[in-house]
Amino acid sequence: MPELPEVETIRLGLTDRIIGKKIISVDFDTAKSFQGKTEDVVGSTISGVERRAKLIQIKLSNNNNLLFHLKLTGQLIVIDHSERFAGGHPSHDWHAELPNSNTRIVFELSDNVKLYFNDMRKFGWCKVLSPQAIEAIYEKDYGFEPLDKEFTVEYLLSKAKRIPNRNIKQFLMDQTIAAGMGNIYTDEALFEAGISPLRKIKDISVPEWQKLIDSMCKVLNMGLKYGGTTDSDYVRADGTKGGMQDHLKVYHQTGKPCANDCGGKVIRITVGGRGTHYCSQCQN
DNA sequence: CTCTGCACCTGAAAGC
DNA sequence: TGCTTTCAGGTGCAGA
Repeated sequence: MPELPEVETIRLGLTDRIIGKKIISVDFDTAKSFQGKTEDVVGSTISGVERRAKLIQIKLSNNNNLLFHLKLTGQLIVIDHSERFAGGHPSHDWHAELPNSNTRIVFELSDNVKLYFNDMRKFGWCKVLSPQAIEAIYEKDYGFEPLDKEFTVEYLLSKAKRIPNRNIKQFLMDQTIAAGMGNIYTDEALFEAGISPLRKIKDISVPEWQKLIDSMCKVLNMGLKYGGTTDSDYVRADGTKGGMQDHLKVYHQTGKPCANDCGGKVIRITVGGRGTHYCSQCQN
């Protein structure tokens, strides 16, 4: 599923295609996928598309919002007559006839445009929420994003203080600390910083914290520039595809020689239940 | 409070 | 080939 750069790529794709459209109808298959009342959104016009961390917020003219979390396999696909934009988990559904067995929600929009929420594993969701409810979620469950100017060494040290024995990988994956980071960009940032995913945060020096911030910004900005990571060979119907997968140095590179030419190899371990890729030679 | 591990779901890919 | 196991871009929560 998408991390910050992939979700931002979706936001950009949706922005040009659905803003100004009116929601004609909403159909969904499970209560888990669509949490809200369809009458709270039908008849309203889409006024904006925003992103924070890995969440997509579609703003409506009646002051309600559709908040999406795509989790691991969520996708948002817009079909405007013959033109199609697909983002999120890469799968054949980017091109498949829709709706299909993975379709959880169909939004019928004005001008014969359709927005599909597909999600194979059903972990993702769409909730109908007020601006205040969304603000409360951000306030409670999300910290700053690495690209925010407030994401400083002081900020990270304040978060680190109470959990000195946590390893850095899980620390950076914590959305209340580094919003928008996920498994790919965390592994890549740790490689860039030359720091082992297993390092306890109490053993990280101030210059290393700064290097971590710089590395996170570097890999996230690369992800944004390349339109995210598109594992496998999936290409969007509009001809574009994410390009970050060609620039990954450790994620899913198990067994390959270290990109730093240090003589080491990329190995895969499990940290906090997540596949973790790093060079045990030059990441310490 | 922190930490660990599993639960939530389904399918693709890798291993035997 | 075909069966079995592992893995998957993410949380959320019970129990220690």
